Amino acid sequence: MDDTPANKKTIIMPPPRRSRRKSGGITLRDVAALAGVAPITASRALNTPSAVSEPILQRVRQAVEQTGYVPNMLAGGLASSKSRLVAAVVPTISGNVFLEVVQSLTASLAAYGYQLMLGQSGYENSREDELLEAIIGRRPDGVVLTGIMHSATGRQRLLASGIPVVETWDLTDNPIDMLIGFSHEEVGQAVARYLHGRGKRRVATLGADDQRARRRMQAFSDTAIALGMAHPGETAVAGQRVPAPTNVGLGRAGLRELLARHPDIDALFCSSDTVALGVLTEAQAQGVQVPRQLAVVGMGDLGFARDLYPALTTVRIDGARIGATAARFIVERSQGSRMREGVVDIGFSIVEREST
Amino acid sequence: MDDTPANKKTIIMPPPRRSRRKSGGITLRDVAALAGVAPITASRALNTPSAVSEPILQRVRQAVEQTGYVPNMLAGGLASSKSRLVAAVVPTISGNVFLEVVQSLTASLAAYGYQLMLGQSGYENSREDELLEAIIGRRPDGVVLTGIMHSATGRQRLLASGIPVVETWDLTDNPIDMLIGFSHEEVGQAVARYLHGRGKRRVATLGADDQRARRRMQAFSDTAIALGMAHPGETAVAGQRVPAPTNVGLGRAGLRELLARHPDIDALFCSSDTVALGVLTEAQAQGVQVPRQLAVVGMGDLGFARDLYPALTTVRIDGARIGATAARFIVERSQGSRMREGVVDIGFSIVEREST
DNA sequence: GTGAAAGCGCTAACAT
DNA sequence: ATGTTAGCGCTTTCAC
Repeated sequence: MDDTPANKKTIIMPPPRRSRRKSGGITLRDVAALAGVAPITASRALNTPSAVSEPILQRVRQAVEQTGYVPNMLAGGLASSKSRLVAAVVPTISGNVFLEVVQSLTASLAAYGYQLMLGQSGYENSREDELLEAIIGRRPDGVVLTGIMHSATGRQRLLASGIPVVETWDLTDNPIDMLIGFSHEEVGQAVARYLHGRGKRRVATLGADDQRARRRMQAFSDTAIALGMAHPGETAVAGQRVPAPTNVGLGRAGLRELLARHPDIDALFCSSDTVALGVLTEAQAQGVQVPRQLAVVGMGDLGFARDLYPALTTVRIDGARIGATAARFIVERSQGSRMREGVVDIGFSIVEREST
Repeated sequence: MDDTPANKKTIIMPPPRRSRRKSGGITLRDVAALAGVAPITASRALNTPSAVSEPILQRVRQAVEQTGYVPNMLAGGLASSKSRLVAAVVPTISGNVFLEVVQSLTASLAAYGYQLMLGQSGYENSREDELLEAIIGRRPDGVVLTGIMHSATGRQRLLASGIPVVETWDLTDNPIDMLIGFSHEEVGQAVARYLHGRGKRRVATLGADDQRARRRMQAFSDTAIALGMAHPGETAVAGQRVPAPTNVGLGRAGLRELLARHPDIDALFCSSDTVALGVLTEAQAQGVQVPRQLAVVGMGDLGFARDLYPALTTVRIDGARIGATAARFIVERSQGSRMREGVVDIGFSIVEREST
């Protein structure tokens, strides 16, 4: 088949190093040579098999097998301006709130043949610009942001880069590009109305000191006041702020403080299920009856919410759908579909369980 | 400075599109032209500033500022064989066990100027080979694996790729490359001895049906039997398996089953804190006193363990240290240090709290 | 259906 | 300290 003397059963092609810069790996060139075709033909056999004749396809595939060739996506991406990489930015991965999104994003992208690059911005937005530069430098085929990008320079850079962007977990009239989220104001209002309907009249909030949580709490408070659920004679709803990201301990401490200041509250809206778990735990430790004395509502419907005792009433956000939809939007966009309609309010639902 | 007519106050260099393939973005070439130097000099100004004179440094930096240039790391990586990308593979990100590692890995890498690519293999290892191919294709500067790579083809591919590998969360005499982990057998033994010391005599296990959890449970059982903690007349320790990844509901159901079959157990070793939370919850729901009637030990020392009621005794694994050490190993390796000693047993500790 | 040529944007190697 | 040259490994473009 070829004229080299040593071709009896060569499993691995020892790449003849001709220049000092070659990294030593097996390249498409080697595969093509082994298959007896031009590199571009080998490339077609791998990327657009339908454009190549059956016999050549076979030979190329066999050559790939024999050599253990793995395409260099850096080179491919550079040549084609398609990296098949998608970057995701979350405030933090611990805290569990964004886990479902990241999980489903990773899985959905993998199904399309894309990979996920993960970045954590922190809640402070300080590292966000820096992170953005690192992301854009990789020329990903898309960027998924948690929350709206508020920094003007960040918007600018993203816009200038031309990379498809999906903002998530919030709504805005002025998205950078695509948007998949829900209204935090509506969540707060809905929970207030729900608790009002359950007969609660002295409500309080316990929430993380981050932007979106504050907006939920504010809307909750406004609605509660409008419905006459604030403390008599007070113009504000009792509330306790804890630093983000939340954890169980902050929930326990938060409830202690809140009860010390307002022993008579009868319902509590927490900014996350994790905080709510802390509240349930502290309530149990103090002998506070839930829901009899105190109704508790969480946020997020994390995996454990349904299995607590009492089972936690919470606001369900379909993180899996956010992730899957974001993946689809980006893949479609990167594969040609120009400017599809990319704004979705995925809404939320209150999952009523035993804690109210 | 140059001879084009329109150079009064140009903020953005409109890239003169000379070929139809140019992606339209600003390149190092544009920056160099604006600064009046050769591309390689601009490259040096950005990557090794100490190798460039002060005035040129200034001009290049200004040109970067003016143009909004963001280096193309695909091109840089291709040219230098340094991608500044590190891939991490975890069974799943939900389940929280590996969160701390991923979190600290992301943060540590970012501090070094590296990014993390995240892949989920599932517990079945079915997608692992496929995932590995996608990873190797990106030519990352390192791969962090959760657990030991058992698939022979996987080992082969990784070895052949020459990419630095860190296996974590386990120990082996035969690592692919570097290793940061602890002994699951020792964990099981230590917990059995600990419970024996607390006077427990009828112990049981409740664990995920994954390889490492099974080994912890097995070692626990063997030690328990040796110490005379199995049920009288039985040769095995009572145990209940649940599918991985674990969750709170599985913990609750697991305890129900276990108590139905062995109502007299006095201590339970769980394969994760999440399962243990389910056990505590179910115990509370059934009125089983913890630790009086039943001592409970978790695994992982997740964030919430210390804040449960009763606070959970558990096995602490320093995930943050695993992540930070893995990041350091890989960065050092990729920056030259040849073959440093890269095997670390980070051990574990039993954190004694109220649940025992 | 297959191939030759010409880059993608950057940096290693070798000057000067 | 700065520049010239020649790729990195792949794909686009244009021919055949």
